[in-house]
Amino acid sequence: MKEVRVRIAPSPSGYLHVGTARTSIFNWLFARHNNGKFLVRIEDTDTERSDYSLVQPILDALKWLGINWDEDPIYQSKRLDIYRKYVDEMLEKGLAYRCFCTSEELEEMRRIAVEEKKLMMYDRRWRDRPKEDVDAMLAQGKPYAVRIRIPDGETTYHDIVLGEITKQNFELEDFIICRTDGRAVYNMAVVVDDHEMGITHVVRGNDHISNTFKQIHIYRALGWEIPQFAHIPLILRPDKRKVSKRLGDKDVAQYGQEGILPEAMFNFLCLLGWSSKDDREFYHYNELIEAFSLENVTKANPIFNEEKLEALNFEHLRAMPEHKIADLVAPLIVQAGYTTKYWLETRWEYLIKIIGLLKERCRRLTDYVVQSEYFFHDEFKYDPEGINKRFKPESAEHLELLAKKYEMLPKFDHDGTMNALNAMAEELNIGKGKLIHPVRLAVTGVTAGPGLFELLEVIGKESSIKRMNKAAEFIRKMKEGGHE
RNA sequence: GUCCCCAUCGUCUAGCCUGGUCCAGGACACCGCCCUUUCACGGCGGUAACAGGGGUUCGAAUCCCCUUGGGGACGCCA
Repeated sequence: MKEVRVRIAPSPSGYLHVGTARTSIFNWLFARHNNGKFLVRIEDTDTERSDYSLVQPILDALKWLGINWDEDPIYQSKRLDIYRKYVDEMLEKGLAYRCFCTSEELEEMRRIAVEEKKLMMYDRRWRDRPKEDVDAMLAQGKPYAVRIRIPDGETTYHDIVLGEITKQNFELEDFIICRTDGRAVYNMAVVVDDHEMGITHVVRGNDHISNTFKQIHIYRALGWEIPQFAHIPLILRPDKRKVSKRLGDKDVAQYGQEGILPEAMFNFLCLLGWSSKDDREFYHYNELIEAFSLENVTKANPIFNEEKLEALNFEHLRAMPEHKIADLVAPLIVQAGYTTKYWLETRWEYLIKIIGLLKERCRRLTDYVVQSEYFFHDEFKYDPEGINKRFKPESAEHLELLAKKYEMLPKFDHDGTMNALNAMAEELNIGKGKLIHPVRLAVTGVTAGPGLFELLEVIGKESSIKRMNKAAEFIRKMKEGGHE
């Protein structure tokens, strides 16, 4: 069997949005599953809109997702001569013809079409002109575009995901394959490249179905083998419009900035329009390569739901060893200004412990940052609501008393701190919650977080006691302030 | 408007091809309860869908037709 070769063809007119990312994922998975090749082609024939500074970010986003390619990316702008060669071939063989219509003429046709509420369709006015007319225009040096000669009849192809699709040829106009300035147009370039690159399967969004028929006509004209097509459903935004750069949809890499793991993004995007048919949803890369097939691609357009992405991210995060999370979180901690890189590197075990404590409550990498500040320094503010709820007048005394008991503790660990606190609650004949909550607020500044005693153990004796006394002082001042 | 595609819980989906095992299964979200010093995790339970109408058939989520709804394409853009 022929080696599978697929490609992704982004145009450098923006970043990589989730739609293109998902198309890349399906192509890549299909290639890897079949031990084939995955290629990248930059579609930059539109010189006005192409911006080369945007190529690298697109490639970087693919890499971030975990997608690699097997041959150097191909740039269409460097292949213009090749396209022209085939345009000429079609011209010579009479499969295409020169159209000398001016833009004004076309404008007029369009105007009339709109007026008559009809589809604008080129009227083929140059399709069968006598050779003398054409030669005369040529002799005058008149500019022309090249149009394909669409035959009569209908065209049917078998789509791997959609099945048989048929279109009447008369629904298609004799579309332009080469511009007045001699540059081939998108559909022409795509066919030539896919043919020359040996592409066996074209996997792309279903917004390309109409292009497929145009491209099939070019394949047939040139007598080339037609690849298999698979049109995958389009990812829709929550408002049901297709995702696009114009509508300001996020760059995939942006999700990385927001604490999403690439493997979670990959996993999630893969589930948008594909299912393994069992109830499984959580996959690592290799498992996806193993399980993926185009036959299981769904037909209906799915809506992108960030909540589910986050849930899946949580699962991936929890499946990840703590030292790996630490590698990813450390730079974010430094970036947040909590501490320095050096400080962290010399206290790596401490970081690992923090991650262990926070693991069950961080859905994104960024959650580790917002939830961990108090592990790195004492200068935090107390949550205002927490103050109201947990810092009672008597709490100052309690905190000081407990701090003293903690001072005496031979072993400042989970059990030690817990037993001391429980004992004190019993002595004072109060519920232990009356102590636990203020201590938590004193030590962390917030009311929610890991269990208090493992928290104390990790933060350590010195710092914990210091924070408790500081909070006691704070409460006293607050009380005085209240009396004035 | 024309053409093409699609149609199961709010969302992602399984089931549809090869009708009965489906008063439709899973996941996210939501709501309860349990666990618990908080927040989470976890456990248990719950609300929630075959778009509508016609056929075909003993029997239809599954097959056919129509309607409706949604999406996409209609460029000398890609």
